[in-house]
Amino acid sequence: MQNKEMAQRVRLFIETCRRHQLKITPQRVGIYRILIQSKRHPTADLVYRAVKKEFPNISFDTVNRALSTFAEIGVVEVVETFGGPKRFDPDIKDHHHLHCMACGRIIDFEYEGYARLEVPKAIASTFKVISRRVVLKGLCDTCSAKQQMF
Amino acid sequence: MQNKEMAQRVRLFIETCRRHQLKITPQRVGIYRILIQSKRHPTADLVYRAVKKEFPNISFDTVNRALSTFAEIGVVEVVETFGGPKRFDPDIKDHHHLHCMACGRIIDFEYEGYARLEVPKAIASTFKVISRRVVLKGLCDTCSAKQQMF
DNA sequence: TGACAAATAGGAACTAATCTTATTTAAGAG
DNA sequence: CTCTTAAATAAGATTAGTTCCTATTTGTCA
Ligand SMILES: [Mn+2]
Ligand SMILES: [Mn+2]
Ligand SMILES: [Zn+2]
Ligand SMILES: [Zn+2]
Repeated sequence: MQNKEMAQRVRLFIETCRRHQLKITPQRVGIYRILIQSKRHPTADLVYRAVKKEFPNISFDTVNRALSTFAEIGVVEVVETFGGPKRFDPDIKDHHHLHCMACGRIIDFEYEGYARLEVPKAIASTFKVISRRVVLKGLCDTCSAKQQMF
Repeated sequence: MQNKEMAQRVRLFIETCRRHQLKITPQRVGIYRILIQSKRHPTADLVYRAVKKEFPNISFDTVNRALSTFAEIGVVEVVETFGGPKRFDPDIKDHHHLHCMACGRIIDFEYEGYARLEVPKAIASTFKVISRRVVLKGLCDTCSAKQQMF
């Protein structure tokens, strides 16, 4: 990510925190900066270990609570998983996910074909849809290559 | 569910167990019967509590291990969640899910409009897709009614 | 600069999932 | 039907993930 884009996202993040009367602490900013540089939908523990390099005394709880708070105010998202620890996504734009069932990677993709994933009328009338996503399960390139070998 | 359909599904389940050289134990059959009667994508603990009525000595571990085994041989599915305990789905036919963010309900729906949720070419060439699902997040009727009150 | 509510660090507590081991049992052979 | 054996079970211990508790620190605003 460009330095410039990064700064811009952090600025927006700080703005959103203020709107929600959240204090701008160095820990929160550090955590957010780590997260927006991540590409793998990391767990709280992974974020913790990364941010610990910059803040050696930070506690796991601070990281985990910050991530939950960020999800509440909508600057990050908790991603769908099939068990295991929660995973976080700094990309809150509409996009879709591939889940590799062998290595657990979650790969982003966008596709105009799904652009207006319409909600069936029968459902739209009883369920208030807030977000929509296509979740594909399967095997990533590396993992399906490994399987071929046997 | 009709008694007849139930019996048919259990028969199929037993057949699949045999194909995988799994022993047909009363516990496994009991667990499977409970699960196919469930409509709420239950957790292992919920299945445990229900099956305990029929098998008072059954252990949680037996239930949990059985459910994992069932998922491995493909007679049930682990459902996508946003944290919390694993939840299981006895319906392995293609279908989609609504997740209520307030009460946690997961509601099934089918929609021909998604029937051929095509996989973008760029992805199909690097990722081997095994299953596809639309996941909608939002509020169910009861929960959005509750919100209106404030 | 001072007051105060909010946030943090550190550890305890809790919940979910998995592992260990002694005992029981399903299933196939005879 | 009986015997043998590997697989499955029950019960409890252990581990992993998350949340809670409390004393201390810190960001914010007057
Ligand atoms: Mn993503
Ligand atoms: Mn379902
Ligand atoms: Zn993979
Ligand atoms: Zn609801």
